[in-house]
Amino acid sequence: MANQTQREEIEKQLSAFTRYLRENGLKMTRQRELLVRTFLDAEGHLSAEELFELTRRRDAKLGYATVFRTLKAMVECGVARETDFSDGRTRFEKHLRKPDHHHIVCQSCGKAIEFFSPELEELEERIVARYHVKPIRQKFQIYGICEDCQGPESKKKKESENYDADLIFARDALRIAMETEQRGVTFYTTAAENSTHPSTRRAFLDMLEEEKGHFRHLEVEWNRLLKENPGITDAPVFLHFDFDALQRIFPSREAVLRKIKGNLSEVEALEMAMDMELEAYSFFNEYAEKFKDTKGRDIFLQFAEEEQEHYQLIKRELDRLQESEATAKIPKE
Amino acid sequence: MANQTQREEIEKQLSAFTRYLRENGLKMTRQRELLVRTFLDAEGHLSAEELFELTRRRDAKLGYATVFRTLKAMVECGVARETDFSDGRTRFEKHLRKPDHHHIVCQSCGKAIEFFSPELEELEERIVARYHVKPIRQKFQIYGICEDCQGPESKKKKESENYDADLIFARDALRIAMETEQRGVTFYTTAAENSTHPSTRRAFLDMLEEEKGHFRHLEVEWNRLLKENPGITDAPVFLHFDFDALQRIFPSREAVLRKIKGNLSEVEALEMAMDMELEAYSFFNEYAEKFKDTKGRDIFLQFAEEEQEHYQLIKRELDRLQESEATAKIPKE
DNA sequence: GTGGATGCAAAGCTTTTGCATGCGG
DNA sequence: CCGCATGCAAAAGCTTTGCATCCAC
Repeated sequence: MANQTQREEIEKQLSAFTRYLRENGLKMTRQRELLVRTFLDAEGHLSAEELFELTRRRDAKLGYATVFRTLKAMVECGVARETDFSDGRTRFEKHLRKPDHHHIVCQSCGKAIEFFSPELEELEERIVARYHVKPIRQKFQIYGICEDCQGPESKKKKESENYDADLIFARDALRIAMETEQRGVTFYTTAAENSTHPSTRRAFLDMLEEEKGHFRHLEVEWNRLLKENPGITDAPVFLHFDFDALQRIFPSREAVLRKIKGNLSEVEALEMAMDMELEAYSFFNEYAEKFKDTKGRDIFLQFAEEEQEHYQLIKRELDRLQESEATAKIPKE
Repeated sequence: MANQTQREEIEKQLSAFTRYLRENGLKMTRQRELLVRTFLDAEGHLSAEELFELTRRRDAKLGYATVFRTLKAMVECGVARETDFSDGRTRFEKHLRKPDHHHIVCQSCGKAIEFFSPELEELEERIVARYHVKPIRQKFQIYGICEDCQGPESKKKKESENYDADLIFARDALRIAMETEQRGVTFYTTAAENSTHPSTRRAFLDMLEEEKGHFRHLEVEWNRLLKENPGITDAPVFLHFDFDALQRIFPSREAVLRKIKGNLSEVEALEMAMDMELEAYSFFNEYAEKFKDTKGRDIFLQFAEEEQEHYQLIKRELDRLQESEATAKIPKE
């Protein structure tokens, strides 16, 4: 099943490679195709030598130099990406629709864990701006000892299935979305509990239902994902998310609500909720942009949009309220 | 002037090297001393070849292999640190009391800008914990085009003087401290303005004076630093600081204060200020720990301590208040 | 048929190693 | 004096290049 999309992906990448060759007056050869196919079929981070060995099984006459020359072309056209694990050899990884990611390299077994962190992208942007440097590429590498190598007695996880990067991504994004909605639910529950004005309370309860609805919807998707891909929960986390960021958007406001209890006017309470939704909107919007042109970007943009809809809902409630106040005040018109 | 401390530093590093040799049954030789001295005298990030060339001027018979062997020892005993700018050769830099830092490498001129970012350290800690990896070392490298290389017409800054790393650090830390106090001043000004209870207002005004006093004190230090080291403002920023973190501690609370105006009870207002000071304390305390055993750590620990003193001041005011309320309520005792 | 591609071997790089000799503790 | 250190040269490991031949367009 994943094999099907994988095969499609290979053909797509291969045609990108062919196009690149044509556009540069270069030629497609049997060796080049074999190398690209072998590369895309293989797992992990290959060195030139590894790719040479693998491809040699399919063509015993293949030359070492051809591997290097082809890899160079593959990098240039974006089919492969260079990485460097400081072990004296350059490694190459597939350059799919995955966003720019980073690596944790195990110094014991040499394997690399990939991770993506939008915060790191953001940090890089800030640093680069500060020093007025035009960035080309960046890499963050953590060298250490991976879980499996730390203790041989530690539970050896069986090699988890190789899931599509998109699936892993969807899983991680869903988890983040659910976590966010969960916090929204908690916030509006508290807000409703602490509202003395019946109308504000109503508005908060409405929002609560909204969030709960979203949460249930995400839960359904989550369960579907798990059902269709049992064991996907065991695949390593790819998208590293800073849950503290959510903490800053929701619970700090929740604490404020708790503290001031019924002292908030209806309008002020709605404004606070609006603020929050707007902040959540900006957060996920900016977050999405970190993913450049990957599927992850779309997921988070959609998510941001939902937050904006919440914002609109509250705004409408606020407008309605202010209008009715206005008519109440100036009934002479 | 800086030459004096620099010379002292060299002797200190050299004796560390000698101690390392002795403790491992190795020998100090003329070549090794010459290499270490040359290395410590030189600027920037040297390759083995560059160190070889430099040292060869002082000893024409020096062998290439000795350079590599000595560099290995220097790295092992912590006098030098390996870096890798992906240009095919290993580079070495002095390992002074500077905290672990990262590099922006210019792909045009090859020069490297050093920067330190506690947020990055924190991010690393979180990522490593998430994947259950035992970290050994990490590196974050940004490749790009530096300001000077972007446009030849752009203002070419004359090679700024080489200041001691500690001085640069002090400058950056002072700037952060001043910025923090500045925000404290703004916060307490708003707080005082929006306090209806005269006693709370008094407490906030007292805190305001505290913060102002600190700020003036820092200003004096800042001016002294500038006077003693004219031109130090031109030296590149070393400590990258996230001013958003301050934003999260101060102005968000300020906005809340503004919004709820006089609705806050005396006790609640003081509690909010306490919260804030406590948060600032934790922030700088945790921040300090990122610097391991450098001078920067001490600077920020001291800073955290001051925040804690503020906390104590407010707490005392709160205790006094609650006690007087208690006596007012239960005068039968 | 022609210009780029291939395979082989040789060379280029940085870094390491072997070994006879030198010298520090 | 013992044993590590040095200098030289050779080798090792990864990558690139030169060149005669080959093959894709």
